[in-house]
Amino acid sequence: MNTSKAIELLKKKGYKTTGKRKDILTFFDDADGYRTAKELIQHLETIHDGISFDTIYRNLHLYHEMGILELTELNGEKHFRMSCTHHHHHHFICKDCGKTKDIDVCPMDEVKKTLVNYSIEDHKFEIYGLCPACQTA
Amino acid sequence: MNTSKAIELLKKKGYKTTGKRKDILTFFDDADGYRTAKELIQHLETIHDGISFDTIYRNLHLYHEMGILELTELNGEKHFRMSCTHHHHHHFICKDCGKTKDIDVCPMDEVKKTLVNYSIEDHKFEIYGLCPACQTA
DNA sequence: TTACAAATCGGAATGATTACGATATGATAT
DNA sequence: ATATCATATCGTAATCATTCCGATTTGTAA
Repeated sequence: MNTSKAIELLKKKGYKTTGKRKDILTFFDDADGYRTAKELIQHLETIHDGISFDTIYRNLHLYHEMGILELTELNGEKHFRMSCTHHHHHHFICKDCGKTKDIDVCPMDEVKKTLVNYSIEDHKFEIYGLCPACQTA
Repeated sequence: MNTSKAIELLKKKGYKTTGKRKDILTFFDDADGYRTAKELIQHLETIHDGISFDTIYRNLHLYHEMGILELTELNGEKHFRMSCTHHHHHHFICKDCGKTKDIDVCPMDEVKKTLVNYSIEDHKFEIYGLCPACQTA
């Protein structure tokens, strides 16, 4: 997913493509990893006079529901990143910079065999640590 | 992990074994799944006149740091359960009742090969859905 | 360019968690 | 048993992320 695809999607679904909405998308497009609502607010405040919590959180939810953003909870805070729309995979997440590395291994096929009477709605497989760049820093 | 082992551990480390601490342990011992601070408070209020947030959260942190409790974040809330001290494994977690089922599959050995210059500190593999009992309810 | 639904604003409310000074209480030595 | 004292708890206020709401503004379609 990227900014222009997301804007197409907004238009197709009848949502308005406002300046703020575009700015939020380019923020995540540039981010290349997980970012918090707070980081987004700090960024938007540098280019807009006033920005409401309402605008931030409403659009984060909208984007998440539309599949534009992925969500994970770390340290009591929600973190968002641009959705990976190609093949199914998971992430290594750097605790310092939030950047991610794709992990192509997914054991769900094997796991499903052991959960015959369970209804599976979702799963999460994440690896946490420091990326090479943040280790030397 | 269970209540009596945890109490031993507390004594060995020089922590006091108070009534509240024991009650918290038996709550999780009986719970057989993930529980929130709120659920713990509600339980403790039925057997004690007044219970402070401070006591709840301080002990939850202590138990987590000591390896007595495991922690996961769901829906903006921290959830705790008795640690599984036997072999390494992961969990299916029921969204309704919080009960868990062990998942013995762990793909970390394979994953580590693809993260040669990364320092891995932790990983999470969880499956969410409804357990058989909660599906029929 | 007008009209109107949708989006945003500003700020108050909520819910989980943390912080803190005052008080109470296990554990140890007497 | 009792006194001592560090540790634990209390009660409540503060903090932090997030949600909510009435009033105002702004894309968009006609």
